[in-house]
Amino acid sequence: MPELPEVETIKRELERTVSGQTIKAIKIYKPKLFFGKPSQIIGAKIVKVFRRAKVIFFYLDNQQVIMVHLKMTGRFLWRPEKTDWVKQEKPHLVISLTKGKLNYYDLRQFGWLKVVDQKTSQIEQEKFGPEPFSSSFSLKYLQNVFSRSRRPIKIILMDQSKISGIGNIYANESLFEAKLNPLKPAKELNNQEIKLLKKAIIKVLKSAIRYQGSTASDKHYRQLNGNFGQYQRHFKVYQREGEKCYHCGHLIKKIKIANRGTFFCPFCQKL
DNA sequence: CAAAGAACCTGGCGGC
DNA sequence: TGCCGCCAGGTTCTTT
Repeated sequence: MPELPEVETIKRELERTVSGQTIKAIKIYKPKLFFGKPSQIIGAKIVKVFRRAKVIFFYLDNQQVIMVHLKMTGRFLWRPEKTDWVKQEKPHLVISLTKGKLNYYDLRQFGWLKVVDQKTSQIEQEKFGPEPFSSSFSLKYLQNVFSRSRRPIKIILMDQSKISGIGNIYANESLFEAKLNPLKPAKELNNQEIKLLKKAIIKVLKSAIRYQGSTASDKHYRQLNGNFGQYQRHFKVYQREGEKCYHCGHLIKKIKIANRGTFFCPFCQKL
């Protein structure tokens, strides 16, 4: 489910709604999703919500940090104490706060929440490659990273140790935007192509954030209030197999790369 | 050591 | 209708 734009959207909403509140209780209905002890967080106040790559960090005033990875189908829903009933699946975990409940639900149960100290959280963050909106996401950095691998560029884009936050949707969309074939070996990109790709990634991710992320056809991703994202309306290749390329009219093709569905225009994105 | 493949789960969909 | 295999916004462990 969530890649950088979806996680960033949720992070911003969390920062707005739960920041400043105190954790009153936690109910864990699916123990394997939670690493830590309730006693580490009960009574603590959330002072800041942060995102790095696809991970959300809740910084608490007791020097502990709750790290959350939504993986494919993890979802947060905020339930203020006094509002209308909103239909929802039975949550797998509920964090009771001062002004309401933060429900976590994860159909496939790949996601997790874990309590760590600040040092550990720092170490975990350092394992990720540059954030696409940071200055360390430079042409020089990308030239260096790409030059070290013959693997398809799409695989490198999705490698979180090399670049943070890009998953299957935005790898496909960014490569289309840059007119690059997803199978092209990373080290074969020239400087001009790398420049275009860098620009494409930033453009696509920014745009997706503006539309509050993508709720693709299986509709797993939701915003904190349960609403869909809207960027799926702007997909140019993802899940458009057999449809016409908006640019040239050729039919969008689907192949597999590293067992992930890969969509591209065979005319605009020649090898 | 790099790269491919399996594993972790549940549910929806198309094909027979 | 029913069963089967395939597919899904991700990582991580195991095998080649």
